Amino acid sequence: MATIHDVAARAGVSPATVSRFLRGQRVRSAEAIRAAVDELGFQPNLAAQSLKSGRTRAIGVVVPDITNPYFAAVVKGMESVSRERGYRLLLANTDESAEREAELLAEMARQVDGIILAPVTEHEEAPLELRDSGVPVVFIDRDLADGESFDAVLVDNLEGGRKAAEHLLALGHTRIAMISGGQESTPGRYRRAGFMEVLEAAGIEMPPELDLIGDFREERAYQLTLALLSLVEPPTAIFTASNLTTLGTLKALHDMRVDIPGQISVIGFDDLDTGPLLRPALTVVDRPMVEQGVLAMRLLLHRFGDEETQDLPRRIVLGIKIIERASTAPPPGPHGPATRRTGRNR
Amino acid sequence: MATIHDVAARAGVSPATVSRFLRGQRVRSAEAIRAAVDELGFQPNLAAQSLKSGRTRAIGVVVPDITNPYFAAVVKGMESVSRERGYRLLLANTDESAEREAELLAEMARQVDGIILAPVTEHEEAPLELRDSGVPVVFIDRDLADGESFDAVLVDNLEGGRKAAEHLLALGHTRIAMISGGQESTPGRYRRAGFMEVLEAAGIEMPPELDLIGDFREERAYQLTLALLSLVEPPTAIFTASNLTTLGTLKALHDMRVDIPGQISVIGFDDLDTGPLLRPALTVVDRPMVEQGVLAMRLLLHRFGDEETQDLPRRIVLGIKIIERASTAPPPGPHGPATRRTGRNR
DNA sequence: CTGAAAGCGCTTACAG
DNA sequence: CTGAAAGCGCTTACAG
Repeated sequence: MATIHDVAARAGVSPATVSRFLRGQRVRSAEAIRAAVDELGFQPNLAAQSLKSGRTRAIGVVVPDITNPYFAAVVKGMESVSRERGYRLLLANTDESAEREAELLAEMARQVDGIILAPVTEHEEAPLELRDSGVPVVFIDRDLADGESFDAVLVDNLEGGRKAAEHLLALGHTRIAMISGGQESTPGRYRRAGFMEVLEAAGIEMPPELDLIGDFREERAYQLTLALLSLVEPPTAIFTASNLTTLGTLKALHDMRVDIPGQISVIGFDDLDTGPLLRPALTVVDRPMVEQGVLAMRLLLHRFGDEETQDLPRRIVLGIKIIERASTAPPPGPHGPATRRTGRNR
Repeated sequence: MATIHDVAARAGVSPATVSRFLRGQRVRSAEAIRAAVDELGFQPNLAAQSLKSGRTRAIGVVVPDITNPYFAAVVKGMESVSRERGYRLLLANTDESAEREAELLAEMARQVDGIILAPVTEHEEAPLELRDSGVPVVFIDRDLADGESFDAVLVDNLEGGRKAAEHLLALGHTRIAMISGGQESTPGRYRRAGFMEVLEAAGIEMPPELDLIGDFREERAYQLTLALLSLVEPPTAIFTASNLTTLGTLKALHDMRVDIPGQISVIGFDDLDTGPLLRPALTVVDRPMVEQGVLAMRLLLHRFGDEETQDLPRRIVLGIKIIERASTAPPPGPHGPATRRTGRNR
């Protein structure tokens, strides 16, 4: 591998001059150096650059599960921005383990210029230590309990929960269940809080047997849905608080041959690839995904002064919308499914 | 940040001794050094280590699209192995662009100890140059035209194509379409070749209007499916050669109100999260995903001597199986859908 | 087992 | 604008 010394020798200048040329400074022998670089196929040694400069040009990205389509999309957005700006992306998966997350962050602190993190819970020490060590951190999707002091890209989970509740109320449901995500995470709490808020304002209280706390995973949602079905009086609608939760619930309803939305309406949080293909097509609360990743990376680079964008807010909260498809409908009447159902369930 | 010198001073030894201790050699002052490391929270500077050793302890992973559930799963497998072994994972996305891929590989060659690559086409120069530069490369999912000389983890695409054809033949189909992936990629070619081979052996020729070449993406599959439907004599079965292809075809059939499998049977390649939830549930050719990633990473580390595993073959080809669900059934008879249909399409 | 020293490939104040 | 020199934080033959 050619070094800067080889280039210097060939171009008849000193290594310092080559270095200056490479950093974009004006030098007299620019042409000769350019030629030498090309002929030798010179590429700077990143380890040497980073040892000298103290900067790694690498960004750590820590997510709970890259196979979750939401995080895959977010990472895609991050990758496109980081590559464009000449940063490398170090990917790490925590498998929803706070312990692994803490280890990863401690390791990464020395190896990257900044970190984008979707924390497992909102009660964590690791990110605080990170901040103390001076590594910029941007949160995505999830926040810390005292999150106000960190940069973050989030969606309006509270509003998402509210809209789901409003949608079900408008259809006439009163016996409504929710399968929430873990309450120690921001999306888990806020989606539930928004949902409850609207129900309560409408004078509907959600009894404990309908207010179920899951973990954002499919298996638990499956089990909880079976529990809902075994109630003396099952709900007429379920709000599932994440894409995997929705899958678990749909599988349970499917296995138990429950008619959606004839017997039970379902509204999910996060669209699925196959959302429009399901029968009935799935009604969901939808949010930007790739865009969140793009913004998070830009926010982080902004901290380094590598992003020209002026006045990016330190916390970005994106809007959320409902996609009404066919899995929600008015509740069944006393003598069976509401007649409106057939019309909606094409 | 504490350096090895700080630790040495505190422990009353030389930096060389600290370095030896950290590398696992026996030293007299082990206890004092351990204490100093803990007290100072010392972590070695990777840039310095890598500058000195010439090794980066980083692996480059280059995939066409991280939001494709197949690649997300593969990357998850890779990440778990690399973290376990103390390697960092650098993720890059090519967006199916051979040009971007070439750039990425050239950059990475200097920055990583090895690369795992899902190449965009089988006719590429970049990986060959990589090999010349001495960086170990392992292919995953896709191969080069002269691939025999590279390590690789693949699935038996030929067999996958064959099994899909056998399944459709066994159901009685004779007018059968396939929407292939790009023929410049190994999976695109082999899946098609296996499929055609079995049809031909059965005396069925696939006319050009049923032998459609897509690009593994959803949009093109959607358009090609519409074309199939506009034929004077549409097929009674379609084999879609990838997960996204399947989505495009299902959406087209759905939009055109085609009854699956009453009018047309569909068998896909790669299962979908929602495969069992679709109505009808989707019949697919299924293959290991996370496991492919795990094996690819182990294969690569093996090249470094970092993986104890003995005798890992240089090329691993994993088996493939069919998951029979409800989207395939016998073709409709002259007077409408086959009667068997109702029974299968629960 | 241990330490002094050289060197990995860059960058950058310093002096010219 | 340019070059000589020091130094980023490690590792490792070399000598003891």
